[in-house]
Amino acid sequence: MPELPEVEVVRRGLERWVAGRTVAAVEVLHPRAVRRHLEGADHFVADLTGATITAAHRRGKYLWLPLARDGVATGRVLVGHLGMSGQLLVEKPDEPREKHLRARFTFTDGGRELRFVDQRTFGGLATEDAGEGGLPVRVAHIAVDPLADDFDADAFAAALRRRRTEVKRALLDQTLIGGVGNIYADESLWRARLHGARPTDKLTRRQVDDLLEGIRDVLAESLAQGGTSFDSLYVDVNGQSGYFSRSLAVYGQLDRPCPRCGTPIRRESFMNRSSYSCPSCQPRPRARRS
DNA sequence: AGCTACTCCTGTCGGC
DNA sequence: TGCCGACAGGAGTAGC
Repeated sequence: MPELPEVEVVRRGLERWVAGRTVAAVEVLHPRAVRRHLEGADHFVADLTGATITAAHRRGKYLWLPLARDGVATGRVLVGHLGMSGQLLVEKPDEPREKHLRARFTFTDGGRELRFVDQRTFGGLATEDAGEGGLPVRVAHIAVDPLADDFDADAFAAALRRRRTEVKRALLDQTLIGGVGNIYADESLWRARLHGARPTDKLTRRQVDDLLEGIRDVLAESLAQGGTSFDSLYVDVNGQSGYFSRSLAVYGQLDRPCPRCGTPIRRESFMNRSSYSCPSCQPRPRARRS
């Protein structure tokens, strides 16, 4: 559920509240939380106990925290993905346990603990070797996200137009562009006045540039407001919600007027989820001839 | 190889 | 009330 801005908000919280601290103990309360750690929960716990978290990184919707022992990097990293409903919370040890608490980390300084809470258990944690340039292997397939310094707009435009699929599918493909999910895909398509079913190989370079500008703007604006949250599921490490939901033009705005032209926003089913768009600004493409 | 559909979960909401 | 289906911000994977 959380997309790039929401995950970046969490990363900043981890950097501020967790980096530099040494893990005293780890408790895994639900096996699914570490299901992608193939060596098992005990190995996961042993890998982290006594390790110092040195930083907090993000690519797309993945987070990873490098580990050190005795001041020396171990070459291992803690990788996390929030999935649809995951939260990483920094809380006082005496706070009551959340209903969906899946793992908790205490620290040698006796201060606030780190909790992984995840209602739907689509998210997860694992440790692994830091790969090339410190990038974990399980994150390596994720494309550089559009807010990163090394994002290559020309390469993105070329790769997008090489695809033979619909533009919204492409935006949700994390190997093509990192960090965009259902909300920000719809919002950026609206900004670029494109219907999500437009074929990628028919987009002009100008349209791709408009789309990219829409993506960058909407992600940056959302991040500046602390991300989007409709309810208490999407929060920073202190449990606080962002405010960008007030600024959404189309997502979740069925029958409300398009902020640009006033036409009521429509909802369509797409890839088994909802897509919102303006029928006037974003006309559906004619069926592709095969 | 590239693309699509399915699947993993829990909770909430609206209709009957 | 309660039961049932639809839906929720993701992504790995099997299969075509």
